[in-house]
Amino acid sequence: MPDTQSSKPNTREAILDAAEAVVTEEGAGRLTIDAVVARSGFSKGGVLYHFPSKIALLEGMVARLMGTIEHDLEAAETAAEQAGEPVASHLLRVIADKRHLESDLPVALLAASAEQPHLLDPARALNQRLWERIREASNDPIQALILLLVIDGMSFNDLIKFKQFSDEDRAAVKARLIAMSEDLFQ
Amino acid sequence: MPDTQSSKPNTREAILDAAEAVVTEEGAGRLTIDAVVARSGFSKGGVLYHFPSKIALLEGMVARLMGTIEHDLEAAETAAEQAGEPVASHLLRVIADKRHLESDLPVALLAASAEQPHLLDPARALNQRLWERIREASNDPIQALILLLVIDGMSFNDLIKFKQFSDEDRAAVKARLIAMSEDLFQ
DNA sequence: GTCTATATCAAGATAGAC
DNA sequence: GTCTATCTTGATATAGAC
Repeated sequence: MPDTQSSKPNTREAILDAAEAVVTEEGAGRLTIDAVVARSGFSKGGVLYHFPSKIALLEGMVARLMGTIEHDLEAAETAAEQAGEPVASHLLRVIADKRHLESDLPVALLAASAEQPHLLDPARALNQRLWERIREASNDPIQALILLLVIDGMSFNDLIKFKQFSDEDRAAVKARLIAMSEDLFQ
Repeated sequence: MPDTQSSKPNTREAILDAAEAVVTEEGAGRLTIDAVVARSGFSKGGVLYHFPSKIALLEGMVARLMGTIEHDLEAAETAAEQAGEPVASHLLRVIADKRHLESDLPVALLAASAEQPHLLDPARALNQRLWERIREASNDPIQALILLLVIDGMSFNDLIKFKQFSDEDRAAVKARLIAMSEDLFQ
């Protein structure tokens, strides 16, 4: 997505900021264009100029979230290379990082995707690419997959507050995962 | 929930059937009272007599889904006892069973829970109870938790069509899980 | 690019007859 | 318990001025 309209891209960002604020502070169900308008300070017309529909707004939110995650992954990659450590385990660490899941933003996007299944396609693509990379870097693809699935299971449970984990459980699982990943990437 | 209004409980069920049909055939986003009205053949007033609000309807759907899952779990329990086998591994098998996740119903309820967080509480409670049981029956709680998390990860991915698994991957993971659960319940 | 004003509409919900 | 008819609201989107 080339941001060729370089005049004032900050309005777009401000609108996305407002949208995220609405979601995280008022809940996923309150994400309406009116709410974004109220919070951004812009008018309805102004908001709809940048995002002609609610779907466009949601797509913008997904795109920006994917961008930040991708950025983190690239940072982890260069860090791993500079440290001379296996890239895949650094990527795993980013995936396991709860930071991106701590807001209600992913929940909102998940909910919206029930109506607009295509909405999560960029996330699916990123996820798939990542999986391929880790799989190929491992010498035991099934073990790697299981590792990823444990992280997915934990993340999803956190996301929708399904299973509640104690800190002890978290730490113990993490330790077990590290043990499982020994010699997985060489 | 005592069904003391024994005159004609079938209308309720018919409405729930219609609601599920709407969700599975038209998608989660199309679940509106009007759609349920159209599909059930009842009038709006009739539907709203049984479920005074959309939330009430969703709660009814959750309750019924939990009921069927609970029923499956009890069946697995008695089957395990009669076969003299560990109950926990039979329960695990029910959890891993994709049957309940194959429709779009859980996706719809998940989406709705973004607006009504309490909606999934019965599911959370069932899930939690189940986890406690399996954990207590195991001689390695963390290993048991990891097992559950792999299943969760797989289920959630299937649910929202995130990672796509080949049949080979599925079979391989399953085999690995069975290996992991050896000697876990005695 | 941003604004105000307005059109449109779908959905949830109510009232009261039968 | 089920129906028809109607009310109300809140949200998406458009039109056109500035």
